Amino acid sequence: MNKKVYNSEEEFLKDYNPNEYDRLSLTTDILIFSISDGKKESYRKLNEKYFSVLLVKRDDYPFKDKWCLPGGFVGIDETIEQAATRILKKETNLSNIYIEQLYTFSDIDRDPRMRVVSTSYMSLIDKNLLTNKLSSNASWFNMEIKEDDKQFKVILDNGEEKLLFEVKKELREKTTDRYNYIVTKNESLAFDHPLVIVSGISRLKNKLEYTDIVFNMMPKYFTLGELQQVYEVILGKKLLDPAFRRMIADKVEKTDKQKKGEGHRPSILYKYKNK
Amino acid sequence: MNKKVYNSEEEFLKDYNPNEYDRLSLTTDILIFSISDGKKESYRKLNEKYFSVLLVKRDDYPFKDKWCLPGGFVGIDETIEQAATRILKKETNLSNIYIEQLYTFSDIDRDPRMRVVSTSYMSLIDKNLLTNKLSSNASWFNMEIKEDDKQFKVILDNGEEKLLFEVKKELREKTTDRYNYIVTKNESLAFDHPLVIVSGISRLKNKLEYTDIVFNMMPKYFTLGELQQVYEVILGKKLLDPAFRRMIADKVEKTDKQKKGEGHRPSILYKYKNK
DNA sequence: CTAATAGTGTCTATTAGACAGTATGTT
DNA sequence: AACATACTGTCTAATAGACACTATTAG
Repeated sequence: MNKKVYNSEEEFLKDYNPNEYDRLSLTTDILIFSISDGKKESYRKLNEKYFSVLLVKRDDYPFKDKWCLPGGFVGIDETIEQAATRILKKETNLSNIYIEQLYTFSDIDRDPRMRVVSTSYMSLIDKNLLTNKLSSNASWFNMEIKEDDKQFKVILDNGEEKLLFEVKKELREKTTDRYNYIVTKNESLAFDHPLVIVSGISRLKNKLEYTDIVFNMMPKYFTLGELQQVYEVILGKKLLDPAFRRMIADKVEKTDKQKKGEGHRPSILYKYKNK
Repeated sequence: MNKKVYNSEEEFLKDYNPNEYDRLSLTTDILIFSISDGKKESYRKLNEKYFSVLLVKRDDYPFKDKWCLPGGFVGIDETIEQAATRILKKETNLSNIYIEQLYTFSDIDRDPRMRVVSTSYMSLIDKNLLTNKLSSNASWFNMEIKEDDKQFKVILDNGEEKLLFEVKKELREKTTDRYNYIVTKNESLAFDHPLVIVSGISRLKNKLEYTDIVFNMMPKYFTLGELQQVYEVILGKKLLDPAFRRMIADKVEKTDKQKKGEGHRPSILYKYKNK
């Protein structure tokens, strides 16, 4: 190899051939999480809340007619986060939304067309901010999540279709809590998107405990009961009222508003406290 | 646009042109962290321990003569983790090492040659396992880290050169723990590698508290004093002995070995407990 | 004996879990 | 009145922080 000698970075760059190395396609997949309200069972009872995710139906190959996360190619002139934000805006017409990088998936055969690496993002939105209708191929799916130390079982339900998938957890090493995720059942989701979904669920569950991240999905005013419901539906377990209220106490601020007319004692509306 | 209609995924794939979309180069940068022993100040005192990182000196443009993390292009036929593992093996001749994906950096101009996206990994090694000499352009740098809620100040020292950089932390949004990191001072490190280093430091500090990750950097046998030193040097603060010992108690196992001849009471050697 | 680290006992303050109770609206 | 949720008081168990003490070695 006869290597040319350069005397400055400018000189080197002028000569540089970008095709010297393999290039590949980079996409981003975005998890859009939110909270949905269920139906009221009786005039007295609370609305059930659901933890839900936005999926779109593919109308092209590959994975034609399967559901997948909104996503797309990362342009040569945008960062991955800009691409994710652009796609989020396209789907929801929302800007200024909480978005966080999750993980970059790079299995060789994750896309049957060619080598595609995908960086996934998680975003959290308050559904009340949605004004436009969803595009015709998009739909919110409520998630029923069963997680133990061996696996995830997730049922996605948009009212018309129920999608089920299972992901096995294999401990990677004894020194940490890291797992290899392996999809063991999946008939309706495209690509490796079950993995993206469970990664997002794990990240969110985790962050609920030590951040204020939940408020990205809450409306401006909410009752502590509603907030607790949101925690419970994401964590997949019931919480004790006094402990929950102690934990949340310094994150919220009482307002002089109330939620009335529910067939039981009215509840004080709170808002997120801006420290 | 005249779109051809396909009747099966096979048919579609046969026809697919992978050059339809922009393609870019993907690299990986790998943080190799370990613990180094300092000199003994007196026959009585303990060895000081240092938290250190492996850097290599660039001998080509761009960033000729600056220090950077070991890294390289991700081949079209390997996952990013495989690429990182390959580079780690090349630098250290070690296999079967703890390695974890950190973050994917994608700023448009992070590489002056062309658009390059880089996925960073963090690995933790026990330096005692190193047998071969380092390659001539590689060097271990002890890190002196000062972190508060506004910034990181890091001094890297390999005994010959001292490199200093500073990274400002800007809270991204009030609802989380997430920061935008901005390099405010850096003369000696290439690319955006100061960002990778502080991301790794943060991740590690965090995981020290709730995982057994530290043992990836420990030798087979160690004293609790040494283990505490390692925690202290990574966390950048002193810990109270009884609290530390309570915290660590069920992660370690006493052996019948001792460390003697140190000018003070001998210390029992422990090993990591395999639950 | 001295310097230095090894290792433990224990008090206290804080936090988390559990349960039971009171409060207040709608029908 | 009955129901359903809102909200609080308090006991107990577990954990974390702090300090002081004892133990043991080489020189």
